[in-house]
Amino acid sequence: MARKARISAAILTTLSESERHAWTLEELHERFVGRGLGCDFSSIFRAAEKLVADGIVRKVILDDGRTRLEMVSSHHDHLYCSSCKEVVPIRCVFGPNEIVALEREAGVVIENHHLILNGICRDCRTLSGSAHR
Amino acid sequence: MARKARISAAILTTLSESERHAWTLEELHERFVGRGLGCDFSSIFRAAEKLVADGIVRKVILDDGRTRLEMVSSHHDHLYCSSCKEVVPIRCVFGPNEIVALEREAGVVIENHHLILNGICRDCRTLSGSAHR
DNA sequence: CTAAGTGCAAATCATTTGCAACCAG
DNA sequence: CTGGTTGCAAATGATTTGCACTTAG
Repeated sequence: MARKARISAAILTTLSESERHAWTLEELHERFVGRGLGCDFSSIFRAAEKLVADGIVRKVILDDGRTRLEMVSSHHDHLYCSSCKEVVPIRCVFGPNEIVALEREAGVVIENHHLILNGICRDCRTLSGSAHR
Repeated sequence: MARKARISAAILTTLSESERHAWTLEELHERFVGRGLGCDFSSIFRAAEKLVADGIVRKVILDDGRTRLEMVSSHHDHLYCSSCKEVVPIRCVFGPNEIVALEREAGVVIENHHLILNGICRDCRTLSGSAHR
């Protein structure tokens, strides 16, 4: 590369080291600006596109229709917490067996899947008092 | 009501009687205009909002980020065909048992879920020659 | 008459692109 | 130099809203 890709680096750092699991571009932008790393939204957009193309980062689309980014790692699904609005990774319960069974039943070919859960995350559930089970 | 809601009626007719399962507002608009039922896009938008609020119709957001409408009926999931771009309903394989198990495992509360499948629908698979199983 | 339904135009929100400036190799 | 990276402005695409008009009840 012919110039240090500081924005790409900032995105990767944020995605992999922050408390939040999945970030919208807007959230990333706010964070960077808030931390003095001024940058344009479009630069974040382009850096993100590149990271996605390079297979380092993945786009996630949940029920609010906005695009979020997360690190590509083992496949997992997502819980969108209606209380704190955070996206929490959830172990994927859909193994090859279930996939094949569903393919046969429906007569389709499944290339990939994504289970979106809407509910309350562990933290919010605990805070709300209804406590641990 | 103080006036016949012809657009709402047209939407319901289309959603429940057409070959396609889930419709974007744009697709509905094109269909209506194509059939001489001229109407404004915003009217479709508002009629749709109303139908959703009334619990008659549901919004579905798949990985292309656009909003689609479908009739509210028994819960089911969706396969988005990468070949013909149609949305096909798939029986939900997530029963109460699986939900509860997942809630316990992750310590969360699941209010609802939506499994999005990306792949090839039955028709396209058949057409492509690779045939039935 | 009255309010829901509609059309039209314009605002909004998120995303995407054109283009010139910039800079490490 | 050179090409990847960035900023700025503007285009795009989908969705949403303001407002006036229309019409069934």
